[in-house]
Amino acid sequence: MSGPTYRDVARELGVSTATVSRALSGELGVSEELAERVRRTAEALGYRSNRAARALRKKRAEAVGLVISDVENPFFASVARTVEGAAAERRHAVLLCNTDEDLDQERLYLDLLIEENVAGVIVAPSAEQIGPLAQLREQGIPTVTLDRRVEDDPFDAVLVDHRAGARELVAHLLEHGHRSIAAVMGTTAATPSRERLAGCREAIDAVDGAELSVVEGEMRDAVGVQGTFELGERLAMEMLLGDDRPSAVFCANGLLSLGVLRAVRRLGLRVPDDIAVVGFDDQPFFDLLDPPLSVAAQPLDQLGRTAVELLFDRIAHPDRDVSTVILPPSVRLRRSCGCSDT
Amino acid sequence: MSGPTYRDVARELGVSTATVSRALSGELGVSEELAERVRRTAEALGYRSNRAARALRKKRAEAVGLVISDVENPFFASVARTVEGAAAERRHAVLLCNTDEDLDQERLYLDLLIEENVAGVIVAPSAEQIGPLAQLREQGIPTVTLDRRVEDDPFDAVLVDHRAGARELVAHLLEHGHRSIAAVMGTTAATPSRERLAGCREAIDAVDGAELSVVEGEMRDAVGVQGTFELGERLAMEMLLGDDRPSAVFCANGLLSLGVLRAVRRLGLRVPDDIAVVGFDDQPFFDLLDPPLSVAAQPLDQLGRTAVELLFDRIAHPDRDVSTVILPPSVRLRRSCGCSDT
DNA sequence: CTGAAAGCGCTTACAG
DNA sequence: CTGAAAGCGCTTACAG
Repeated sequence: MSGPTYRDVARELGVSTATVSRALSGELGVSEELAERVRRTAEALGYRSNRAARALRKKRAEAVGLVISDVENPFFASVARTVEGAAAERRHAVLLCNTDEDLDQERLYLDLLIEENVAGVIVAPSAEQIGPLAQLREQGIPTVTLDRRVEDDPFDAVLVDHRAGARELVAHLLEHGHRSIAAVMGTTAATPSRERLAGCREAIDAVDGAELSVVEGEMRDAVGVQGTFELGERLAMEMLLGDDRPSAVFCANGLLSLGVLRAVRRLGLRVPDDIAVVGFDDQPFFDLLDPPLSVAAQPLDQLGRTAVELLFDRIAHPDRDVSTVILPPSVRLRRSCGCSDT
Repeated sequence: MSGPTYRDVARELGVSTATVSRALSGELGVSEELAERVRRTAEALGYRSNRAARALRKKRAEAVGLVISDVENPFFASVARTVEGAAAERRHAVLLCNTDEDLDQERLYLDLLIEENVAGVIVAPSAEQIGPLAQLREQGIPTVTLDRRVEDDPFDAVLVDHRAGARELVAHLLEHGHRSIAAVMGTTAATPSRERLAGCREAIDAVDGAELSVVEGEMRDAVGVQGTFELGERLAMEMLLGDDRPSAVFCANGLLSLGVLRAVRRLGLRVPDDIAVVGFDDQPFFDLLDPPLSVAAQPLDQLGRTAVELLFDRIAHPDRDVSTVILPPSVRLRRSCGCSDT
């Protein structure tokens, strides 16, 4: 059950464990001929390395932490997929952590990751203050922040230009003639909502007579994907049933969009005639909705890939300057905004 | 940077590291009074445990592996969420592994998990033969199989009654009067497709004059979520454009359903009048599709939760008998089958 | 290029 | 109830 170790391989060949270690880790300082014999013998004995032993000795595990709010959210699922794939290419394990945007949970997971001595962490922070993430700096653990910013940019970061995406979407609504627009937001302490709302405001402020009403709900009331849907639906019902119903609505994320659409349907309203709808985030089936949804899509694959690259680059060069990469979202106009299908 | 260890805590109190270990692991054999002082001192010094050291010593890490084909698939995302949450309650890390249903990848990940000395693994096997999973048995690593079966039931398993779900769905189509039904399948070597197809056949065989045509595509041509969509779309186009177009179609999973719906839309066909559609797997927005999709839903939460329970139970009782839990899917009739909305 | 030896931070018989 | 000591399986100065 407990397999062979370096001792066994070394004994078999009459060499030291140091040599076995060097040969197997591909370090130079071992003659190629000997190295080859070591590899062959290890293979023959069915040797498997012991990551705990290595991590203990090197004070660093071959694993990275991925701290997100919820893998069940398709946005994070895509990111997790990419991150995991890129980490696997480097034979690093990925420790999955779902915080639900809760700082206490975030802290617990970071404790765990520090106990595991991870080589690095990729995190979508729950808040913009450094908070529990300060530990990562204190421990000198390479960290990259994903989709969200931390005040004073203490970490490498890959961000999406949320503001531009939202602005573009709302500006488009204004071009369709809408002047009374609502933004359905799930408030969190994280970057995206804040920036997206700011983007809406910018677009509105650029047009005379345009008005923005904001409908906000506490994300902490909304647990999980299902909860966010329902929050969107509830907020939208409220808004659509109120006086001064807006003629168009901006949904702050993909989950909220679905909730809003459900409310619209329950009320028997037609999109885009009775109310136009646009939202942040795309999904592969959003063109199958009734009607196809116009969105600002985040560059999911690039986001995850860049995060991993930044992380491993930081691991290799602990002292290089902090770098921030900002990726543009892409607006995809379908029918829910009032355009005719393309 | 490198924090305090048991040595530091022990020195501070003038006790042995053995005592510190016992006190902090909550083992009995230490007076409550001393234990409390140890805890306080550890806390005061900012002690953090070192999981690599513990894993090396105990020959077992406090982590479990989760081996699935793709987190980006909403089915697995839900499962991953539940599994991670339940593992976190036990302070176990979850190592995420995406195999893409590829046996070579599966093998690589299992190697990694064995190197990590995980306490257990939850796996959705890529094939029904034991294949790479045999290593888990050899290593004595507690394992539970999820959603899929392995020949001869060598592991604890949580399964869904795929056959019953598919049968029920197709039987329902037959009740609506359909006699020519197509099944759109993504062939894999795994349990679900095979069982779902068998379920379709059972329903068809029970009705005179009913015919089933099977449209199959190689899953290996379809990479990822997007690929599966497209496979579904391609297969459906082929089928809908062929002679003898069926009047109803069964889609073997949620991703395929979406692809089929897209093909139907491209062809300008109306659902359910021109063609009725039902599919395996539900998603929170499937009632927002045009038209709302009738499905057999898997009990996602229960699936993940049961898997974790079985796993930890197995860890606690390595020698108990293998147990298999079969969960029923639930059929949800909406409009795509021809029913009127409920 | 190779080896002897120490040590990473824990846990666990063993002894008292 | 508590401690001294060995050892889990690696890596890495250090010496040659």
